Amino acid sequence: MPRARFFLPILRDNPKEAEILSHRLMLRAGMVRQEAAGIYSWLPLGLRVLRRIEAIVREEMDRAGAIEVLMPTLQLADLWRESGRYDAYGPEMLRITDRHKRELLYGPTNEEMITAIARSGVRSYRDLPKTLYQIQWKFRDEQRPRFGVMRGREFLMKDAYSFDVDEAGAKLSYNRMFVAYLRTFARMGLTAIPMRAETGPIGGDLSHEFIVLAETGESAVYVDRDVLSLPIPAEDVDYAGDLSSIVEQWTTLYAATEDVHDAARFERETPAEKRVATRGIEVGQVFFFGAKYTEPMKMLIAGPDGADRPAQCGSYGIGVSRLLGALIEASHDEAGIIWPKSVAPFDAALLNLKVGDAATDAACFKIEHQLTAAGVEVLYDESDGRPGEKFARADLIGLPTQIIVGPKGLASGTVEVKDRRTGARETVSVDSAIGRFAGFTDAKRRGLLREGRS
RNA sequence: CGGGGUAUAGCGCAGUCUGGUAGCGCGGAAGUUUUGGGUACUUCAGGUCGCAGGUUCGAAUCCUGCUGCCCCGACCA
Repeated sequence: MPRARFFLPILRDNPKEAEILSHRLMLRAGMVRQEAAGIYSWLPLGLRVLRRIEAIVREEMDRAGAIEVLMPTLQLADLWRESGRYDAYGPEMLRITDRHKRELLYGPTNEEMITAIARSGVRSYRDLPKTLYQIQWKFRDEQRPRFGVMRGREFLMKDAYSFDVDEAGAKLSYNRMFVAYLRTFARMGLTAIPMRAETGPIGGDLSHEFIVLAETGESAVYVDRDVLSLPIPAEDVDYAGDLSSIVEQWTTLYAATEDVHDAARFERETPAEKRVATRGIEVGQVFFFGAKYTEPMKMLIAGPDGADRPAQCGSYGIGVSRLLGALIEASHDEAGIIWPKSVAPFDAALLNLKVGDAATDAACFKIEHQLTAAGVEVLYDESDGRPGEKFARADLIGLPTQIIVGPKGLASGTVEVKDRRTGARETVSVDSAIGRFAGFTDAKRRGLLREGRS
């Protein structure tokens, strides 16, 4: 993609409203544009990352056996009256009236609607378990949105809901989502740690928040250092099998947010040299809540004994748009963003240092066309500017690989390949620069681009 | 929702106190120059000064009301 054809409104200066680093970088790199407090347009570069994150989330949900649906953003108030939440939810819920004076709301979450959907299609224990999910925009009218997409009012969320006959089954569904989350975040190059979370009135131990460690996180967290190096379940993990050992492994060592932090217990269970106190960004949560909605909404399941009982449910969220911010917080340097290969908006930046020079133009043309034909997504900077600007821009938007082509190198038949993460530069032939992407597309398609876990 | 700010060109700002018809830097366009880490210079374009009302011969500037946005706190995927 020639940069001139793309839409990439890069800002040279920091916008004043952007306080935290990820927000500044997103605005500077032309990824988003604020339209109102906590509401953003997604510009092409940001949208590409959003789509790649979605793709990973979708693949891992599907792998774990969840089934995708898509529910509307607008919901009828009456649906929420069934569960009693219409009046309970408060001013965070955006309420709308249509021309017929019908009361609607912009969904902040979808337990009611998914329960209504499941209720209409599931009658017997034979139909369960089922886990349904969607990736859809939500709206929560936060009193004070901030931190860019990390805490917007409108945000893209993956929300999954499991339905089981009994609590034992629900625990299995919970574990499947738990394991899928470990894989999902790891594939994005993130170390997201499941931490004990408040379970509210339901109680029990079946709620975890997945937290990415970052100094700029919203909440203080306390973890055992050893959690950071626990193994991620492999691609061929058996979701039909017993996953409890994996969950146990990840939930035994101490890891808690400030809300539930128990300092005495932390000191008792974790040796001083392994205690890490830092801050974190919540990127996902898994939660078992039993019959909280199925009971009032009468989603009753006939069991093997013929008796009806409410389905046992859990919900599982991932803040998809928030992940953009979390990824940048976790992976950047002074020059800009450093995208993990798995979510980068383009796979490589091609920098033509001297537009108009016949040899340079020809080499760039060849590289762009051969890589594009091989399925490697290339952003080609063929602008008529100084090399310094191109380097600065390429570093800012953070594509994993830069292919730098100029007359000096071409005089000896070489170009430079720079790794954005390590900064390592190699001088190689044009063909070799192209050749090093052999197998890349296949790895990308299969979701095998893993590096940069931070 | 309490408290505090702010609104002037695409972005960042000055001008407001003391009323006289808007300016700087960056960015953009044209050109000269330069050419491997944001080159220098010249010229040009670009603004209903957030909105509404008021005071005045005259309002970015003074007064009143409203709105947007930002920051701190409480709240939150």
